[in-house]
Amino acid sequence: MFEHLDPRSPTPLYEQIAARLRLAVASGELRPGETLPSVRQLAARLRVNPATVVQAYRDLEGEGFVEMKQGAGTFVREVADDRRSAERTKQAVRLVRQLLQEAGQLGVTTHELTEAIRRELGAKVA
Amino acid sequence: MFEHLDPRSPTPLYEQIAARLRLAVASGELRPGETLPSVRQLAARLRVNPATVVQAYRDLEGEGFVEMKQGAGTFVREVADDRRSAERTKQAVRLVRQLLQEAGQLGVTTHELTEAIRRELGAKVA
DNA sequence: AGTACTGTATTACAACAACGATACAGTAAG
DNA sequence: CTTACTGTATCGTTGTTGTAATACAGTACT
Repeated sequence: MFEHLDPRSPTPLYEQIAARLRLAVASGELRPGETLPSVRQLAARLRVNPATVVQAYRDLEGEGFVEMKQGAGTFVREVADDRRSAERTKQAVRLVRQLLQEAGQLGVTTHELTEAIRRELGAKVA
Repeated sequence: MFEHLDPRSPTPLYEQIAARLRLAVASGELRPGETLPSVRQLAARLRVNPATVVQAYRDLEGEGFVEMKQGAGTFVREVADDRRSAERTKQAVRLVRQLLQEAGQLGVTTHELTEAIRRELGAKVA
């Protein structure tokens, strides 16, 4: 599950770890209630310091994906499907707003943007 | 033109400067051939170190917006309108791809994304 | 209780980014 | 050629971030 971790990537290790886990949780690959590997286990497997794994886990906790319980472990959060979906919608809106802001700073018009979206997403937008 | 520079913003000074100038060039507010304020002039006006302005100008140069000529000044690049437009299209595509990648990492589906786009952009996408 | 596991907190260190200071080098006009 | 302007290069300081080392504290199971 964690074969490819690149220490020389510009994106930090803890973020690489978090991204992988986040997707696993969001997609249901990791089911609610399931325990994640302990920070030490995962750290050993990735040949990385435990603190680095902790940072990844803490991020995920902040985002509501997991819950860390001292002495027990780190668990995938039990959340209703609709709340999970609502969260994804919220993220989507955030991403789109960010896109619009960056486009504005570059002088890219919304028309050029929608054109690009259409091209990249196929026929899904008109 | 540069009244509002926030030194305590998380976005660095040189980026604030670059963003403002980038928009001015992209929108045509600064015409091709026109000279930008000299690094010292602008630095003095913004109460900032010349090197900071240089960094902003260098970024813009890297993006093809301006050209720095030692001893002469910094000039808005002479580019045909269609090339300018092509450049914006390229940027748009880049932004959209980045959006898709980030969405993928968060487990946000393309459907949720297009919904968000529709909502944020008004009726422009379907 | 004891043991072996969990996460937590603190501290230190290395790398990097932002910003500034200062000296260098090219250009243009008197 | 001199002067007064341009951008360029180099370096140092400061703050932040990523990562690690180490010691601490809670939990679970025997």
